[in-house]
Amino acid sequence: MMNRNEKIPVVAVVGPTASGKSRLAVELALQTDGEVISADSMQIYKGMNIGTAKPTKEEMRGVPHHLIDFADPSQPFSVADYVSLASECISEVYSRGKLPVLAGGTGLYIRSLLQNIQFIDADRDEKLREELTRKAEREGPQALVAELESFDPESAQRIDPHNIVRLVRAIEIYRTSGVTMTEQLRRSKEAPSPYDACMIGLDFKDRQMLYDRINLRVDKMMEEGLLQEAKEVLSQSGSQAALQAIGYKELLPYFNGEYSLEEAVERIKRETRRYAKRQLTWFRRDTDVHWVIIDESMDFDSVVQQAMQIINRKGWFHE
RNA sequence: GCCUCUGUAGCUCAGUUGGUAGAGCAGGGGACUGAAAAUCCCCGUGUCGGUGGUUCGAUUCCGCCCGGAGGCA
Repeated sequence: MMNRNEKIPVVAVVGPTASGKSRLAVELALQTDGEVISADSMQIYKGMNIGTAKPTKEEMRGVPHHLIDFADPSQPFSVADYVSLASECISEVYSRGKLPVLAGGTGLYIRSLLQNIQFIDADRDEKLREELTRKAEREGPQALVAELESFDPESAQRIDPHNIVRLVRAIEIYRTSGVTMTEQLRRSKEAPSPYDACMIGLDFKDRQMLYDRINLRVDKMMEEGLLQEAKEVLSQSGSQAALQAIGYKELLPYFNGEYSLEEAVERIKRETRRYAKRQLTWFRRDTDVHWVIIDESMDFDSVVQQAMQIINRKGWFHE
């Protein structure tokens, strides 16, 4: 493989959930002598297999997969952790002469990794988060805006005044590190990216096509035993990840007798549809994504063909 | 066959004492730097079932017709 500009070549397959990213990534890896590196914030967790649509051994078709199935659902995990692990992983794969093929739907992870965002030392502070969240509940989020304004007016201006999670984080980063969010943002962009990325986006001509696939996949997950899996994961103490993950968090109220299984399944489908829409919003913003738009007449092979054409334009494999 | 109720946004429904209408859900768009499958913001014109009539003006009142629900035979 060529490396004419000293940057590491990386293929990145992005798109909404259920669009066929994993399958395409495996096929591309097979054709380019690559290995798959996941960029999915939920497939990292052990025990959450069916609900996160984690690729099975058969689906991997012998291609090595990285950053899947290694974290404990009760342990906190952050973008910073991801970028650190993934960049190390890419270097390692590349040093063995293999092409790194990123595949995943977590836009924040992909962007942070490919833009080589630098994170300063400012870890989460559970106690502070709780305290600030309580304050927002008691006095309203304006109280947090006011507090933030006292040391970082720029962030106070930028962050939506209703978005408590972001306000809390902006305050937390300053309180734990002494660096304001605004300053962190500036510093995060200082290191140039070591990657030459080829981003391939998957989308559908008709939105309904995507939604049909999502609805179908949720039904299939139920057949494959999502109920049992969710029961197990949710019973583990402090399974933070499952409480946030679609397919698990909607089943909890069902287990508690708050609504029917049918209702739970409908909610999983609806939340997945909304999530897919948010993913599209994220990737549409990235101008360097090359889209493959799938319609009824296209089979998997033609999707692969188009993707390969996009990769070949990079000129990585010449000479 | 007769009587009663009903037909308003994709769905469930509200409403206009006659001046062409609005909620929830679904859906669409956007933001995103350490929770990200999380979190947050914005977006409601539809032959008010059809057709005649009364009226300056009808989705609203009246007649007929066509759907739907219930009741009596």
